[in-house]
Amino acid sequence: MYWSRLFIPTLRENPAEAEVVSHQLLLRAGYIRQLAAGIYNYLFLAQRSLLKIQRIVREEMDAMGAQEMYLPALNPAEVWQESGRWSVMGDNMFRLKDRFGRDLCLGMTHEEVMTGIARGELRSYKQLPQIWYQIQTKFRDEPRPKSGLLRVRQFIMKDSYSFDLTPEGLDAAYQKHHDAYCRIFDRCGLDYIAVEAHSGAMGGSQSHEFMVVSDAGEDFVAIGRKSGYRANLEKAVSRAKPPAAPDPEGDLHPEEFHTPGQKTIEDLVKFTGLPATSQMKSLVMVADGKPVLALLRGDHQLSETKFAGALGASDVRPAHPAEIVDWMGADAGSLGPVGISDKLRLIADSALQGRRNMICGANRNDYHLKNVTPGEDFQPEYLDLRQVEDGDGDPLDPEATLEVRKTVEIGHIFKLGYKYSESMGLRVLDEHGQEITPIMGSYGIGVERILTCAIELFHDKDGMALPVSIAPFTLVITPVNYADEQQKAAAHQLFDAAKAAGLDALLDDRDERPGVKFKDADLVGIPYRITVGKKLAQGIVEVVERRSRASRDIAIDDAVAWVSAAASGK
RNA sequence: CGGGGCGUGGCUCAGCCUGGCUAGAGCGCCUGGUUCGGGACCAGGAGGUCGGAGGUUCGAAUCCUCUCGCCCCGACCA
Repeated sequence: MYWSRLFIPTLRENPAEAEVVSHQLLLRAGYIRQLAAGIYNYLFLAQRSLLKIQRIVREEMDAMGAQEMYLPALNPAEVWQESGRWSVMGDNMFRLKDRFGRDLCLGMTHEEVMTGIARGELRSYKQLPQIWYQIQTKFRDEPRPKSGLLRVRQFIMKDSYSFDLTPEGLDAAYQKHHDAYCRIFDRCGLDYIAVEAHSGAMGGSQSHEFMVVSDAGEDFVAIGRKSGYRANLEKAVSRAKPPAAPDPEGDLHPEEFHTPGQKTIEDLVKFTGLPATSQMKSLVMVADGKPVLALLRGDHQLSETKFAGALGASDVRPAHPAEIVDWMGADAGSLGPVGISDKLRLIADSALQGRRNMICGANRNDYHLKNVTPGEDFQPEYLDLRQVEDGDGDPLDPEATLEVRKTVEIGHIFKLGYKYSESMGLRVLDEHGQEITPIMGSYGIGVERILTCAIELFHDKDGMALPVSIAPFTLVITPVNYADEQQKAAAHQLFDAAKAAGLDALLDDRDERPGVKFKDADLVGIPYRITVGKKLAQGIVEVVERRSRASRDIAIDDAVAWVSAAASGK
């Protein structure tokens, strides 16, 4: 294609609304324009790149035997009411009414519709297993769209659904997806990790998220570099860092002391001169309506997900100030576990087990206790409650530590179990003529997020440095001066050769100064550039690799072959 | 939903506090010319309901009220 004929509206300056790098570059390089918050026009370059990504996804899904379908984005309420998610989804779902007042919504995902198809058509065990997928636009009424294409209200998702007779069958489908996802992300040139994830409201037994480490992300993941440990922070476990100061020896008894105005752990550290690890943090929580006192080491944070999971509670919240006074007899800031076990259930994070003579609130405003020993002065249940922190011990390797990193989720695979097949009444007959409920899995990939993460991962001050597999073009041919007849002829010769070699090539035939053309090529992120310039007289052109900036002089007749080889090697 | 910020040519922004001429700059765009290896130069030119509505005033981009939109932090996030 000829650059002069294309619509590639590059910007010299960063638009003010963009904060994260991928957002800035997508706008500057002319890939996207915003239509509304979380809703974007995908212009020519973005569409080209997204189509390449979708093609890779499609090839790998087809290779594993999955069948592509195309399903309605507009769904009747009934389907979602049947699974119960019409109400569960709340404000996250776009809803509308048709002219007769019937409720409709825009699909956020397609478990219901897929299960509906299966229920209507699958009759016999002989038809299973099945894996069905779609690559389509999904809608989600995000409370806060942000970061360009990272969190949006309309996006393209590949999602697939597996139907199996047995849990073993589901395991196989799950594994197939795991492997296919690795191939997809490898082919897209991403550095990613697969982590164990919390199944969340989807239910189900097992789940992995595919994550790209990036500061633009929103999810935290704990990573053990040596051991290979990988887990979503909601699920991650660790060995706590050792206390910063040894516990006082001896069989001491709790002793009240006056602590006027000392409310936070930080206050107490200063006031007592003892580190946060010697303090005990007391959090009054309400789990399914019942009061619970959660105890943590002073430097640790409560993981509400773990807390809810440990108690088997579905609704968890911090207590209101009035409830705290009512139950504890003091305000937050002077709370502790001693003498209140008849009123609240006491649970303590496992890092407190075996500790002695610590400091905690006295349940009397402006007083604290010292010499409090868990297991002696109060009897808690020990559970894993704390959020893993960067630098905590790796649970798989006593020598190693964990890193906690921000990540972007690009894929998620779930063992759904029987949730949808059961609630929607999907059954087939087994070989004995008995009705049996198939077991399901669901598997998603965020298509735009692959592009976004690639940009986050591969960019420099001049622009994107996209992997060949997903770049909108593989090669740009840049005559320094297109008005020069020799250069023009040579550029066209190269362009024809590139086309003949099957390369996705672009000819920058614009009447622009070379600097402009170089800057634009760098910004847009085309992996290879052939510059036709002053050395043409010697039959030489220059080949530049965008990612490394490496450039080399090559005889004009060899240039395309060189790029071809280099590009296919990536 | 709570907190903060911002809306002025296509883009980045100044002007607003302290109201007063035809509302400015840089970049981009158009025309002509000179240029041509990392976002050129000269000359000329087009382009703006100052987000919207209402109000105060002789007079509003500027002050007041309401409203819409966008961005960021938090809450939320199969």
